[in-house]
Amino acid sequence: MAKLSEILRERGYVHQHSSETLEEITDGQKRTVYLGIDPSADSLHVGNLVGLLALRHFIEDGHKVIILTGGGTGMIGDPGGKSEERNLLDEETVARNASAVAAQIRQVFGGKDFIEENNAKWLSTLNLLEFLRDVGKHFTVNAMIKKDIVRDRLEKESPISFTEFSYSLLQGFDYLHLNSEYGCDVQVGGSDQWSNILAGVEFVRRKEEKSVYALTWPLVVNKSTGKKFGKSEEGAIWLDAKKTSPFRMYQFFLNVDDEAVGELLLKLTLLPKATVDDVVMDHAKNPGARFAQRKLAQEVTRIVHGDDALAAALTETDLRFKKDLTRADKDQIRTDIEVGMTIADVLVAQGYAESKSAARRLVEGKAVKINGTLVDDVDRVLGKDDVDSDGMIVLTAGKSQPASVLALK
RNA sequence: GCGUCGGUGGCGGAGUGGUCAAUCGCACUUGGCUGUAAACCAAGCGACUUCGGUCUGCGCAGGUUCGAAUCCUGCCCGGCGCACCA
Repeated sequence: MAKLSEILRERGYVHQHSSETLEEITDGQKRTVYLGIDPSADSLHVGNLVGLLALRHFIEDGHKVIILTGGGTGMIGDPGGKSEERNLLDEETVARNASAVAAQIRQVFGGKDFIEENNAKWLSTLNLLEFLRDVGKHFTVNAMIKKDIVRDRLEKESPISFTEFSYSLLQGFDYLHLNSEYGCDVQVGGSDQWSNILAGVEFVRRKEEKSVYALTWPLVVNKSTGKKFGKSEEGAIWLDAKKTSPFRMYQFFLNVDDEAVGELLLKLTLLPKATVDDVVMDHAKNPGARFAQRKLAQEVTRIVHGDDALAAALTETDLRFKKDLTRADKDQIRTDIEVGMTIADVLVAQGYAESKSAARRLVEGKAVKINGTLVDDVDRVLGKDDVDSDGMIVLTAGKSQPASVLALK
């Protein structure tokens, strides 16, 4: 079996590590690795998958993994990447989010065992004086204000509260706690977490005189827009099927550009490197077939939602973009609508437009078709005359949006 | 506490009494080209509308005015300087 260091490197999971060599962390003794997850939402999004899949390789190599939900720190907020002070979350929300997120991680880890922790457990009972004495003493403000994320805020004269400023101390304290409790000796994260993680490493070393490690992966960035991966036109692609349907997730990956698809296959799927290479080569022969994107979309949807949901997403993709739907096809995906709705109403009801004004714009932009014929009047009421020979109305609004099949009640 | 500068749409950032639903850039949506790509070109981008308009909007609340994002008062929030305290 390939060494973990090789796997991580060839898949692009390695950005920085605190040890001289990556091998020191990955290939020697079995480690206990921790990843902190921010519970600010009740679901992870596809951007979180990079780290989770990297960790899955650790698990499969025999290392232990701790997922630390930032129940305590989540109530505070990390200043990283945010130009504004964050809203604080209440305890109940954090707890609810944490349990939803843990369930998603279990799924992505494919049933492999890991330790779940929540730093609210030890942070919420922390005594201020003890904290200042035992933790605060080991951090210098001199070093803290040099951190990019802090310096930016200072330079832009954008406020940063003491609370946010203290974030890395708490993260360091977490590391110390997990080290003594579980012997945790590696902390991983996205490259934006590097300085926080490193602060923890140094803290544990000073405090306990123990060597612990830091390892980060590169953030996945959309090369054409320079934006963090995982955001789409309508916001994040969530792992929660209720927030983002498996169908939509599948569509999202199907639409990934050629530039990015190879990288994503390595980082977001478990396909062996050799297989990915083959897929990318096949794809290059005929990029129009979107072979690599199909593979990517399938693999990711399967990892997150399972085989059944993937099959359903494939069926739905097939039907909702198909040119000539059969009667049976239409029956499968049809939605019944009330008689008397205008086209604008239906566009809003089916989620193509957020408001009637938006629906109007779609129609004015020549985006809306009924049974393949361009619609020119939003206010028209849909009626018997719009029905095709199967008694259905096939509605499309924008070519990258799936079609809807409507039946009058 | 005193002084001073500032708070505008998802973000950045103009505007400083009427022509402002608010220049511009980014993001986003749609159309064209294509491969359900990218790049590029074009249009759109508060809501409602009988398509004439109407309503809501520039930190919050009042006021002045025929008319306010723009002026005044109070409040809230933030930056900077000074003072105070340690």
